[in-house]
Amino acid sequence: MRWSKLFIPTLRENPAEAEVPSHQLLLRAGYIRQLSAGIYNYLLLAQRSIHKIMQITREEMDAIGGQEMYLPALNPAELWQESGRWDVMGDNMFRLKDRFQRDYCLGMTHEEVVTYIARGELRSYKQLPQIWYQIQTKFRDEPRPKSGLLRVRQFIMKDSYSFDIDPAGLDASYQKHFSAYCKTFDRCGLKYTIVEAHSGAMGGSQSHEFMVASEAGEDFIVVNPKGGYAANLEKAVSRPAPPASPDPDGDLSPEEFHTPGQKSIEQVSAFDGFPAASHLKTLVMVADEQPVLALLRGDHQLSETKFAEALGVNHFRPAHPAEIYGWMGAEAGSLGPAGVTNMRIVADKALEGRRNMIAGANKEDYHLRHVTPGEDFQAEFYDLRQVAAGDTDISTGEPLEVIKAIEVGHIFKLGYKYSSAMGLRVLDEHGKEVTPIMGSYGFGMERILCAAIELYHDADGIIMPASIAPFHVVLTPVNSNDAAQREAAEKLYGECRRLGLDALLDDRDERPGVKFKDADLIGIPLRITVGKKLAQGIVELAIRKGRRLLDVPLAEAAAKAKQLLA
RNA sequence: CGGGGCGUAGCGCAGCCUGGUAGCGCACCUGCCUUGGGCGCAGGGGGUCGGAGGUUCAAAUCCUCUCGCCCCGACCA
Repeated sequence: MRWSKLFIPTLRENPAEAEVPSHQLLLRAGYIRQLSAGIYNYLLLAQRSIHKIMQITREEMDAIGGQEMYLPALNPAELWQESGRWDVMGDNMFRLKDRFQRDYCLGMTHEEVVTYIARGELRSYKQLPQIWYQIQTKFRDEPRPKSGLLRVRQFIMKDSYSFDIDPAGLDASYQKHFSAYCKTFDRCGLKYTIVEAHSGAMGGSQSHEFMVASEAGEDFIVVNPKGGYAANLEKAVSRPAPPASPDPDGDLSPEEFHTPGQKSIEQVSAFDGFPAASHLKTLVMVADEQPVLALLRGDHQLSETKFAEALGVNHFRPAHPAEIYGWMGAEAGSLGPAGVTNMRIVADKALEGRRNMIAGANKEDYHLRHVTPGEDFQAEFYDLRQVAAGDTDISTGEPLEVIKAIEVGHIFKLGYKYSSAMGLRVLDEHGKEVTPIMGSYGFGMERILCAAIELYHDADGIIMPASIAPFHVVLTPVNSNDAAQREAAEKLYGECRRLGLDALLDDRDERPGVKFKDADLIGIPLRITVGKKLAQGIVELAIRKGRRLLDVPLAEAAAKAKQLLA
């Protein structure tokens, strides 16, 4: 394509609203423009990159027997009421009414739709397994769209669904997706970590996320850098670092001491001279309308996911100050478990075996020393603690790291949630009716694009992996008034295209600096500069990644470019 | 939904506190010039100051309401 005819609105300056690198660069490089919060126009460059990601996706999905479909974004409410998600999804789902006041929604995913199709048509185990996929626009009314294309309200997702006759079949479908995802992300040039994940509101058992380490990410993952363990922070387990100082020995009884104005663990710890780990953190939660006391070591954080899982509840919240006072007789800051009998008490396992700790006295401005779990209060012990840097691997004892990451893909075993709720049955080989088991696997096109940019950029712009770059190579005549340079660039352009490269001819009447800056900014992997060395039959091949320069004979330049891109 | 910030030319911003001519840089248009890293000179076009209401002789500026966007948190397949 000829640059002079294209709409590539690059910006010299960073738009003020953009914070993360991928957002700044997508705007500056003219890939996207915003329409509304979390809603973007994908201009030529973004569209071309996304098409390439889609193509790779199709190839890898087709390779595992996936069948591409196109399903409606506009869904009738009944479908979602059947699965129960009409209510579960709450405000995250875009809802609308048609002219007859019937309820509809814009699909967030398509479990309901594929299950609807399946139950109407699948009759026999002989038709299984099936893997159906779609690459389509999905809608989520995010409470806070942010970070450019990373968290948006409308996005393009590849979603696939598997139907198998039994769990062994699901294992196979899951494994196929696992490897197809690896191939897809590899081909898109991403560096990623696969972590065990929490399956969340989707239900189901096994689940993995594909995470790209990035400061722009919104998830935290726990990894053993030596390899092996990797998990989403929500689900990660670890051996906690030992308490900073040993517990006092002896069978001591709780003893009040005055702590005027000392509320937080940090304050109390500074006041009494014992490290945070020698204190008990006492949180009052309300889980399914019931008060629950959650206890942690002073330097630990509550994992909300683990807490909900341990209690088997869906909804919980911190108690309001008035509730706390009513139940505990004291305000947050002076709370402790000793003497509490009017609510369930759950304690993190790191507290098992500890002795003579410091806790609030449930009396303003007083704490208790020598509080011992199991003696001075009874509790149910669960893993409730969020893993922290400094903890160690449960199996190897090696130190773990907590890393911020972008979730680019998620696969999970759904189980029977939808097939069962929506009445999908087939006959097995004995003529008996059975419910197929399902899997669900998704990733977002935009997330891959963003993750690539987050991973690969420098002060000059994007360094796009060749496989998903909007163009492979740009032909840049240095002096647009020089007919020989123009002609040579034109000739190279034709040759590159004949070799199957996505070539861009920078035929704009611009100064060389402008052309170079733009090419760098939008991240074209290769640039062939036709300049003064043309007199010697030489052109220059500039490799965006690593900024290498090669002088090559004009006649060989296109072939060399193709070779470099392979 | 809680907290914070910002809406002035296409982009980045100043002006607002202390009311009185709407400004700067980049971009854009014309001409000349220049051609290996956002070149130079000259001329030029472009603004409901987010919107509504109010105070005032007079509002970008003060007051009230409202809409939008961004950031932090909550939330999140």
